[in-house]
Amino acid sequence: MPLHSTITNVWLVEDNALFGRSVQRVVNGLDGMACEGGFTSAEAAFAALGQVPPPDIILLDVQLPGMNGIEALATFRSLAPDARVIILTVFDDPDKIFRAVCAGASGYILKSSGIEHIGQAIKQVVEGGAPMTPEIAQRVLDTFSQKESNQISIDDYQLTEREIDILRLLADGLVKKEIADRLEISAHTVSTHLRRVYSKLHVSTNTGAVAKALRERII
Amino acid sequence: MPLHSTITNVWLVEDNALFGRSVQRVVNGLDGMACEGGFTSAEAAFAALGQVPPPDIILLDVQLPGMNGIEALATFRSLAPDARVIILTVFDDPDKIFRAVCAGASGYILKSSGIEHIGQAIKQVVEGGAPMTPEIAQRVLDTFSQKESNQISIDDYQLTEREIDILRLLADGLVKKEIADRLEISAHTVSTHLRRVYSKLHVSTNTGAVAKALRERII
DNA sequence: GGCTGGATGGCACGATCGTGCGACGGGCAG
DNA sequence: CTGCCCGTCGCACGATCGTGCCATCCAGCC
Repeated sequence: MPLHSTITNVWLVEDNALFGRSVQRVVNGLDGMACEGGFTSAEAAFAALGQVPPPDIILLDVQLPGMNGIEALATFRSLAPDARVIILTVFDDPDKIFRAVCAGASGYILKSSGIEHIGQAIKQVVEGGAPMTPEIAQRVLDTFSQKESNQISIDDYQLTEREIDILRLLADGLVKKEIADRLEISAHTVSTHLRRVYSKLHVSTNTGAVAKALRERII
Repeated sequence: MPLHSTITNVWLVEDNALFGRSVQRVVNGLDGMACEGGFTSAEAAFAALGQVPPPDIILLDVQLPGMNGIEALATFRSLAPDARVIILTVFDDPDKIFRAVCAGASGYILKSSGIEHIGQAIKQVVEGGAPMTPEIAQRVLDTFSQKESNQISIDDYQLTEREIDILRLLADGLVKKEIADRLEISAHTVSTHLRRVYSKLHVSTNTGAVAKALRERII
């Protein structure tokens, strides 16, 4: 989606000065990114949040003096709700990372995976992704699938599959053009499908359709 | 982790014969893997499951003649519960893939990401991982973190009363002008409130705001 | 063969929306 | 007194949407 700013402002919270400087150098060398904050503790970053504009991305080490990274995550989330946090760690501890991710991390990078992957991960997060290794993904999925969420999906309105596809994407906040791109069809076609959805749901705006669909759990 | 067999038996369900043969060649060229089943429809694979030993891994195309890959997933899961399914698709449609993953897929590969990644993904799945792109991971996390823990939503976005009023009317299908009339204020004022709602909910359309509000039960 | 429904694509128009830029008064905390 | 938040109102611009009316293609059904 649209990047409200031309420069992605990255902060780094990392107590190892040597590694920290390397990361800063790498980030500053990337197109459209600037590492404007370097901190050696979570507390220092909290203090800074009250005084300067919040960053877009926070690279957060797990092992920190004082409050550790995972504890700090929740605080960052409330102090800078728009900032997305990427966990930075030396340990490939699925359980720890899993909890971090559940606490609101947008991804994580293993230090051992190489500094050059940091830029890639940041880009993925900026674009709405959540970079993580397959092991973490599996952990998340396991916990996820334990809570069976059976959809009731009452097919009373007789929407076609395609219409439901599009309605779903609409409810995800996409606009028609984006839906068209995603489904690799013309925006006109999306319009055609939507007008039928409107007619079947007896609404006349996309907002009304999404509201009705969500309330009646047909998507 | 489970090394009950020396050879990982892979099946491929893919209607594009050309691509299918390429994949089979690649898989058969990998150490400890054999592609012993190639099918051009889910139904054909179901039939085979009654006659030969089930595979360890099923590479499953989404776009298939007859039953599509996502529908087929559930059937595979009951016919061959030990087989792990990797979705194979040309489309990077997070929403669809997300539902596939929820339906029991162990991972997915974009065809566009290159045939050479298939072996890597299979290995990750055999080792208990769940390869997926950052976008899918994010979708999973979003849904996950909604169910987990938080019902703090109401306080968390810090919408003012007036903003909630307007959000509610929006979800009832009213357009801005109608909301303005109902509340006896100017349409400009409605716009001002809404732009703050968008910012607080991190969306950029009224549809996105309503969807988020309904899903997180803040209205 | 003909018919129907679903999915696709197109054009044009006015209506509606999102957003950047303001403004003002009232209330409340420091 | 001085901020700061909230609610109110305004304008202008481009982006997006809803809709009337159109066409083509394909699969399934009678």
